[in-house]
Amino acid sequence: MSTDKDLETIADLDRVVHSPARLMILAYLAAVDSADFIFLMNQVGLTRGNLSSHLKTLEQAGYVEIQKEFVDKVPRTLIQLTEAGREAIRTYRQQMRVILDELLS
Amino acid sequence: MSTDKDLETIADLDRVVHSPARLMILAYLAAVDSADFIFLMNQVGLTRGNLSSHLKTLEQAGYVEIQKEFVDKVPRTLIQLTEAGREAIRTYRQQMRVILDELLS
DNA sequence: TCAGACTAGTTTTAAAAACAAACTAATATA
DNA sequence: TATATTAGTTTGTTTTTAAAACTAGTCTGA
Repeated sequence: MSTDKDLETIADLDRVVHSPARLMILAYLAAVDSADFIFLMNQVGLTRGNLSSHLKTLEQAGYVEIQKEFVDKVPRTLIQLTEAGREAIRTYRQQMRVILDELLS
Repeated sequence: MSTDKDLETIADLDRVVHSPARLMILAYLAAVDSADFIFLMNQVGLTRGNLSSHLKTLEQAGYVEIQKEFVDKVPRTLIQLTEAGREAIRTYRQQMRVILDELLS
C-alpha cells in the first residue's frame, strides 16, 4: 500500500497555494490572466485589507506580479500570475490529484 | 464560464478537513479504519501534543471516535473514523475534484 | 520501598496566519 | 475650502497551529 507516500504528499503541499483565500485568488487569475484590485476583491469576497495582505504573500512567493498605473489620474492596480505562479498551481493540482485518488478511494 | 461557482466551492471547503495535518490523519484512518495514538503519531509525523489537539478538533466535529482502554495495564487509545467523518471526506473529495478540474485546466 | 526513567497523553504557552477596522493619500465635487 | 470617494496599506485582534511543559500511571533496580 502506498499510504506513507500519500501522507508525505499531503505534508509537502505548498501552503501558499493551499490556503483557501489564496487558492481563490489564484484560481481566478488563472482563468482571467489579469485583474484589477477592486474587481478581484469582489470576485473572491475578501475585504480590501485581507486581499492586500494575501497579495503580498503571493507576491513574495513570486506567484503574482503587481503593476500600479494611473488611468485618468486614478490609481489602478493590475495583478497577474507569473510563470512561477502558474507552475505552482500545476504542481499543487498534480499533488492534490494524487491525494484525492488515494484518499478514501 | 463557471468561475464564480468554483470560487464559492473553494470558500465552502470544510476547514476541519482541509488543514494538512488533519487531512493526513483522516487519510490514514480512511485507509486503516482504526489506529492507536502512538502509531498514528509516527505515521503522520506530528508531535504528541499536536496530534492530541488535532484529534480533539476532529472529535468535536464528530469525525472521529476515540476509545480508551487498558491492555496489560497500559493505556491504549484507539481512534477511528465515524460515518460523519467518512462522509466529510467524500464531500471534500468531490468539492476538491471540481476545483481541480476547473482550476487552470 | 523509593528514586529514576519510561509511556501515553493533556494542558498551556508561543508563534503564525487570517481577518477586519482604522488610517493614508490622492482626486473629485459642491 | 470642506466633504466625499477611490484605492490601497498598516495596525491590531482573533483564530489556528505547533511546541513545550506538565500529569498520571507503570516498570526497574538498588
